[in-house]
Formats: sequence, C-alpha cells, structure tokens
Amino acid sequence: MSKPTIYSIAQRCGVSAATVSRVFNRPELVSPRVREQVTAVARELGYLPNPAARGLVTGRAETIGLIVSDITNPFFPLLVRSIQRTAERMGSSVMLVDAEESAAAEVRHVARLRGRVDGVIVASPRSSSAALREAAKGLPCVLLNRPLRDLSSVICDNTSALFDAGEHLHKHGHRSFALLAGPSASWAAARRSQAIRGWARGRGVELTELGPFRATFKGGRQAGAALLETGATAAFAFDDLTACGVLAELAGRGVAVPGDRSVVGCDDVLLARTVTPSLTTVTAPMDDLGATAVQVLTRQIEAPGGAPEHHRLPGVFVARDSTGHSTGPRSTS
Amino acid sequence: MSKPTIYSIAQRCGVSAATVSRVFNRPELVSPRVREQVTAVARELGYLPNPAARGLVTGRAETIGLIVSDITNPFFPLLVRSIQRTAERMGSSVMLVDAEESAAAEVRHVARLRGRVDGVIVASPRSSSAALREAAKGLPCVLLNRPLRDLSSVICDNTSALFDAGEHLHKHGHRSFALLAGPSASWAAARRSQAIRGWARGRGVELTELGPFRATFKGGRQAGAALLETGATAAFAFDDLTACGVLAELAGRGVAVPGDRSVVGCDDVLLARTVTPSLTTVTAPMDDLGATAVQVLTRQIEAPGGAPEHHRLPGVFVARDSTGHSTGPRSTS
DNA sequence: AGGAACAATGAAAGCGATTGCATTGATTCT
DNA sequence: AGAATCAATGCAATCGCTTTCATTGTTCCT
Repeated sequence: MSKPTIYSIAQRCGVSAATVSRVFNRPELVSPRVREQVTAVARELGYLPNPAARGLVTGRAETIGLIVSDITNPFFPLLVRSIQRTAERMGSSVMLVDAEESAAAEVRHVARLRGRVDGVIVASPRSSSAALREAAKGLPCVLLNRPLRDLSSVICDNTSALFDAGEHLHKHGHRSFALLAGPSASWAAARRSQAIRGWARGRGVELTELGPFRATFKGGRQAGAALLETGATAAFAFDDLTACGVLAELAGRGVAVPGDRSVVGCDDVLLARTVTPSLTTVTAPMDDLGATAVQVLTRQIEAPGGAPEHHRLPGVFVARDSTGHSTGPRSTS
Repeated sequence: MSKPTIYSIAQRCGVSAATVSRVFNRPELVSPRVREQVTAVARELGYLPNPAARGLVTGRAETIGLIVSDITNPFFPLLVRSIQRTAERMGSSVMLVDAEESAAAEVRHVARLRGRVDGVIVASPRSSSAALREAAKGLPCVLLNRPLRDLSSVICDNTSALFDAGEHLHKHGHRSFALLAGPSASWAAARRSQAIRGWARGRGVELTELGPFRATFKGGRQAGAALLETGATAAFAFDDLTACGVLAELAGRGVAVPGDRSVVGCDDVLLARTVTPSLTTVTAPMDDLGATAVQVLTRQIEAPGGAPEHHRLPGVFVARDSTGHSTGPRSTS
C-alpha cells in the first residue's frame, strides 16, 4: 500500500480528514474518543505528516539554515551542535551549509536556502556588510560574530577576557608584547586587535603589531617566525590555530614555551587542550552563542520585520601552560 | 505585493501557468520567444519556485540527510564538506544532524528525517546493525564506515595502509609493537586492530595489545601511560586524536618521540599536522568517500529497492615525524 | 487537396495537508 | 418550551506547482 495520509486514516476511522488533521494540530477540539482512535490508527499505519504538504499551506518549513564560513575551522563543531540542539527543541531541523571560506558562496547559499528554510543563521560571515544586507532582504536572519545595525546579531566579545589575559601576563612579569593580527577581513580579528591595543595603551606597555596572518596553522608558523624577530616575551595570537602554529615554530627553533616566551590563543578549540604545552586562551560560551542565535532567529521568524536584536556574550580567560613567568627580554635568536 | 508564483508570471506574460512551469522544467517544449519572456519576467519579479509545492507533487525534497555520530570529531569536517559539495552538484541540499555519540539519537534522527529528505547517509554509526536496518526500512540509506549486507555502504579500508605503516616501522628497526585499541563498539576500531594483528603475525613480530581506550585525547593519554609499561618501541594508536594523547603523555614524562618511541595514528585529521612532532598516519580519501556516498545514495533514490552497493576505498600511509629509527628496547620508565 | 504528424499551448486534476465556515445535536438559560 | 450557546465535526477552498490530456494551428506527404 502507498504512504498513509490523513485520508487513509480518516477512512479507517470513519471521520473526515479535517478531524484527523485536528487531532495532530489542535487536539483539544476533538472528542477524546475520536482522538484516541485516530492516534491509534495513525501509529498502526506508521503515519507521518507530509512536511511538504504542511509547509505549502502553513508557509513554514520548520527548518532553519546555518551557513558557516568554513566548517573545517575547529571553532564551529561545538557551535553547530549547540544550534542544532536548540533548534530541535524548537521543533526545527537545521540545514547546514559550508561556504568554504568564500564570501561569494555565502550570499549564493543564502539565496539557495531562501524558500527552503524559515530563516538563516550566518556564522562568522566573510561577506561585505552590503552584500549581507542585500542577501538577507526579506529573510529572517541572524549574524554570528559580526554586528550589523539592521540585522540581528549575536557576538562573542572577548575584549574583557583579553584584558584579563594581558593582566595575567603582566603579573608574570612580561613587559613587552606582540600582537599577531588575524585576517583583515575578519570582524573578530579587528575587534581582538583593538582590545589588545586598548589594554596595552592603558597599561603603558610596549606592543609590537605583526601581521596580518592567515588564520591557519601555517599562518601561525609565519607569525611565530615574525615574533622571534622582536624582543617581545609574550604574544597574543589571533586564535588557537594560529597559536598552535606559533608554538610549533618556536618548538622547531628550540625556543621554550613558556620558558622563553608566552603565547595566548583565542576560542578554546579542542586543539588548545591537546597541544603541548596546552594553550592559555579565551573560552567562547559556545552553548549560549548557539542557543541565543536560534532564539533570536525564532523571534525574528515569528514577528517578521521586528526590530533587530543585538546580543553580546563575553568570553572567559583560561590560563593553561603556554604562559608563564617572563625571564626578561631576549636577543633575537 | 506577495511572493511571485508561476501564476503572477503567467498573467504578466499572457500565458498559462503550465507554460511557465515548463519553462523551468522542460524548456525545450516552449517556443524560444515565450521562453525568454518568461525568464525575463521571472528574474524581474525575483521569482523562486516554492520547494514545498514542487515537493508535494514530485515527491522529492531535493535534500539528503547526513547523520554524523559526533560532529566534534575532527574526522568529519572534511567529509561533510565533500558530501555537501557533491550533493550540491546533484542539485540537493544537505540536512546535517549530529547524533552526539548516542546510538539512540541516530535512529531517532533517521525517523525524524524521513519525509523531509529523499535519503540519508549515516556516517560512522554507533547503533546496532539491527537498529540501523530497522530505522532505514523503506528509506534510501548509505552507511559510511560500517558495512552491513542489506544496506549500501562506503567504507574506508586502512588494512593495507596499516601494513605499510608496519613495514615502515620494521624497516626502521622496530621489533616490538603495541596496539592501542579503540572503542569496542566501533567497526573501524575492530577492523584496524585486526589488520595490525594480521600484519604482526605475518611479520612474526611481538605485538602487545592494550585497551580498549576511548577515542579521545584523554583516552590517548591513558594509552600513552599504558604503553610505557611495555617494552614496545612502536605503537599503533586507534586514531589521530588518541595518538595525540599518547604524544602528550610521552612528552609529559620526558620520553622522546621519535627518539625513544615511535607512534602512528590514523585518519590524518588536521590535528595530525599541527601537533609536534607531526604524526605519521593513514590518510583517508575524504573527497572520494563523500562523493561516492552521495552518488550511491542518488542511485538508491532513483531506483528504490535496488541492490545495495558496497564500496571500499583504501587509505594511504603517510610518514611524518612521529616515527623514526628504533634505539632498541627500553626499560619501563 | 486531404490527412498525418508535429510543435506549442492551455485546461484541469491532483499532491497532502490546514482552516474558515457551515452544520448538527446536546445543553443551558429564561 | 423556545432561543441561545457550545462542543464536535464535516465541507470545501486553498497553498504553488507538475503533468496528463486535449486543442489548435502548421508543416509535410502523397
């Protein structure tokens, strides 16, 4: 026999299809007797409502789109998990799309998703603000880690955690610092650099700015090499991956960490704990970030055209083994 | 005005909706003049076909489901990317679901996806064969890294690469080996252990089996500790993550790699190249795995009830820095 | 010239659900 | 008792699209 529909159920129960539909959507409108019978028959037949049919009339897909700039970036897995969990709790599925680091792909995918989803979350977008605004026109949308006045956003703000990192290093005797800047197109990179500059100025310590470097392991190695050209005893890497590159480069050149230099990363990805020495870094509240994004999106879907919301969640500084007491300034090599 | 439909376009063009529909689906049936006009008007109105409506009549969602056992496992990102790329080329979107390492969640998600997708790929399932079989009943399904007679599967077979690894170590003078086994519920773990046992037997070398250990960094540290209790100079870790744990443990105890011991991992995840020393491991042909899985699934969707296909793609051994010459058997600590 | 073959189009029937409105008894109120 | 109210249900329209079948000119044979 073919797939069971509300009609086959209705027939078996001697009621109309409308009643069957109501059993699932507004059960309180149906008499208990009928309700139970329908439920029983539905289970027996293995009935599952057809989402396409339902979507056609309700206009809802019960699905949200999630576009990540680069799924191979270890920053994302936990975020994806958190978003998915929250979405599921709201009764929605998640359609994940990897933009493979391409800004063009991002907007292309937003267009592609339109119609298949009720709204979309764009995580760490690389696209220009104008392109994002245009792509999201008329589609509920939440930006993650990228603020934009007219679109809702949820960002992880590491400013104060980076202050803490600076203080931590300062307390350990460091006085000369290096800032290994991340990709110039990244909002997060700009923000972090700004935070560190601000801290250094306030503290009145010396800060050498290097970069920008690519946010990859290789970029980190270059950053590490550049670091050694300076007299800085402590370095702020853009993120953990970069920091790992730095560690590798230093290790390769026989420079001890944290003995000779201290390094701090950012994001607290899996890698941060598995590398030796384990990375001092800034933990992002992944669960909150994802959950908040989904909630904001849901609100946006339910009240289209509502005012955009902006949320700012702070990261938390974590001291591990890649930072320690300064042994004073060093010569270059 | 509301969303454009084939009707608004039809009206504007003075043709019937059927014609508009044909312009998009069977353009060769429409006269060039009309075709161009319709295309132009559609673009002007920003028309996008409604997937729900289309799906309702065609019975296709143009979407495939992808269930991964644990998205935080660094093994998956590249796989996801490859699957997505291939799916997109076939005109399908991907609905990703993370089972969070729970077998129950896997089958629950298969059920949830049914109806919303045309078929599903289950990557590295943890569920029992019976549960998988039952869950996939009547739904096109491809298993990744888990063979099962009556369901299609695509697996990565590292047997010969692990032989190569063994030979590589043997050539470097190693004669006493340790097998650090992975989780007993994992098919891949069983398979790898078996391969290594086979090789050792054939080679006539000493093989100490340890474990099973969890496939996590922590599990790796335990494995590392256990390794030091033995006289083995070379160890096969279940995967790269475990291997990294081993490296960390050894480093922590002042044991040099590859000076004192050699370690090989498996999978060649990002981590493998970023760790110091870089890991000798076995590279899985991610792109092929993903592409093959999607292709098989597509075939399965087009010809439901067709015979299941089974594909076996070999991994490739890569020598890096975590393996080297044996300095002979060592004492315990 | 008369009909076969064909190309281009339209009319209309679904696909499987939701939902506003109408209908039907039963209950309550005055 | 008759009207008003209410709970439970059915009817039928609708969502936007695909697709079969019928219709209409055209072109091409013989």
